[in-house]
Amino acid sequence: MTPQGTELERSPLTTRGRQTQQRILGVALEMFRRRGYNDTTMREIARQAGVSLGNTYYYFRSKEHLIQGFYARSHQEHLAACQKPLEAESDFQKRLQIVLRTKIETSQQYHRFSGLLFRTAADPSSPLSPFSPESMPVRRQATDLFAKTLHGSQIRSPKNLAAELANLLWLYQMGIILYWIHDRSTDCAKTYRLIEVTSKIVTRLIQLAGNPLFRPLTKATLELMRDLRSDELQPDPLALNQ
Amino acid sequence: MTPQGTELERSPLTTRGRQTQQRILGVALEMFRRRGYNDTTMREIARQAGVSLGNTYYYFRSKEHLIQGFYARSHQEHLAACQKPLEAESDFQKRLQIVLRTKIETSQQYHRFSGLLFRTAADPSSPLSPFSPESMPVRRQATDLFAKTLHGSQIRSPKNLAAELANLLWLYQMGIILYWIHDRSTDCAKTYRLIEVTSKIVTRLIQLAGNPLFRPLTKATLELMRDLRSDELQPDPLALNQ
DNA sequence: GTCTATAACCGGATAGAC
DNA sequence: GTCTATCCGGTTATAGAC
Repeated sequence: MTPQGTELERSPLTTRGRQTQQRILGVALEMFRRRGYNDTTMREIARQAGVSLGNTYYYFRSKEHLIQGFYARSHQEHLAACQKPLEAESDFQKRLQIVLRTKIETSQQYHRFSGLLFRTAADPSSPLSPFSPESMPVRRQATDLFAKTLHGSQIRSPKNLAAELANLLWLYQMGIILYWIHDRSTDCAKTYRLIEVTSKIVTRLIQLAGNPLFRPLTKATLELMRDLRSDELQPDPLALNQ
Repeated sequence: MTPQGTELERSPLTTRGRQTQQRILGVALEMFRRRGYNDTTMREIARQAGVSLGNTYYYFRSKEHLIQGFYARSHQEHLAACQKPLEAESDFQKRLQIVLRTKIETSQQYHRFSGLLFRTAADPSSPLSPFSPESMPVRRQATDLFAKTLHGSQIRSPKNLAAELANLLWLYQMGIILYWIHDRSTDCAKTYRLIEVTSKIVTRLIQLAGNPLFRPLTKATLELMRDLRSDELQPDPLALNQ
C-alpha cells in the first residue's frame, strides 16, 4: 500500500519511513477498535506511536485518511479467510454465503468503527468513498472476488448478465454491510439470517433471469446499468462518484 | 417541530425563543445552501442571526442537529408539490414517477448540502439517521406518502405484500436519493433516467409477485422482512437502527 | 532531499455569569 | 435565554535535524 492509501505526490518513503507509517496505522486502528473513532485523538495516536503530532500528518493527510488503510487491510483478511472454504465448494449459493459470511466475520472486530467508515463512504466528495476513483484498486479487488465466486460454480446466466454480475454482487455485499453496521442483535445474528435468505433469493433471481417472463426485466436492468455508467462526467465504472 | 428536531429535555420555548430558533435555522440552511456545510461556521451563523455563539448552542445541540430541520422542511415541500399531480393520475407507475421526480425536484436546491445529509444518515449512532427512533415521525410521514401512492392506483398485489410495500418503496426512494447525491450529470439527467427505468421495473415486479414462479421468492422476502424487524433490541419498525 | 518537532490557528463545543 | 470566556482537538506552518 502506498502512503495514506491514496497516492501522495511525493517520492516514495524510505524503509524507515514505511516502518513509521505502518506503526502509526497499526496504533490508530487498534485505538479506533478499542475506543471508537471520535474518542481517539491524533495527539494520542502520535504519542502511542512514539512520534510527534506533526509527523503523523506527514504520513497521513488527515485523520480520515487513516481509514483508507483499513479498507485494504480488511480486504486482504477477507480474501485470505475465503480461500480454503471456496476451494471445497462448487454450489453457487453456498459459495456466495461463504464469501459474505467471511466478510462479516473478518470485519467483526471493527464493528463499531465501521459505522464511521460508512459515513465517509456516503459522502460523494470524499476520496475515501468506495465509489471514488481513488478507491478503484480496492473496489476492483473486491469485484474480482465475486467474479471468482461465480466462475468457480456451475451457475449459468445469460451472457449479457454474466458480464455485469460481479459488480452487482459487490453492490449487494455493500447492502449487507450497511445492514450489519446497524445490526445490534447478539452476535449479529440478524445479519447472518439476512445473508442466508438473500443469498437464496439472489441465486434464484440469477437462475430466473433467462426465463421468458423475466427476460424483459433483465434486459431493462442491464441497459440501465450501461446507460448510467457511460457518458458525461462519470469516469467511474460504477457511475456513482462525482 | 420541536427544538432541534429531536426532543430536548427542557421546558418548551417561549414565543420569542421560538422566533430566535427559527431565525437561526433559516440563516443556517440558507448558508449551507450557498456555501456548503463545511464552509459555514457556527460563528458565522450566530453572527448573521444576530445572536452569540453560545446562544445558537442553546437552541441546537450541535451543528449537525441543524440538519434535522432540513428533513422536516424538505418533506413538507415534497408533499405539497405532489398533491395536485397525484390527483390527476391513477396509473401506478406514473404515480410512482411523480412522487420520485418531485422528490428530486424539490431537493435540487440542496443538492450539494445533501451529501452531508447522507453522511450522517449512514452513521448508526447518530440520532439524525433516518433509521433512528428520533427520525420516526418524518419517516412515518414519508411512508404514508407511498401508501397513498399505492392506494390511489389500481395496482394489485398479494395481501401479505401490500402491507409491506410502502416501507419497501420508501427504501427504494432512499436508493434513488443515494444515487442522486452522487449524480453530477447535467441537470441530474441520469437520476431521472434511473427513476424512469426503475419505476417500470418495480411496477413489473409488483405485478409479478403473485405469479406461481415468483411466489416462493415473494414469500421468502416477506418472511425475511418480518424476521429482521421483530425481536430483540430492534424497536424500530424498519429494524435498521441500533 | 528525507524526515521530525514545535508552535500556532481555527472552529466546534462547553461552563458559568448575568 | 443570552452572553463571554475558555477548552479541546483537527489541521497547518515552519524551522531545522539527519
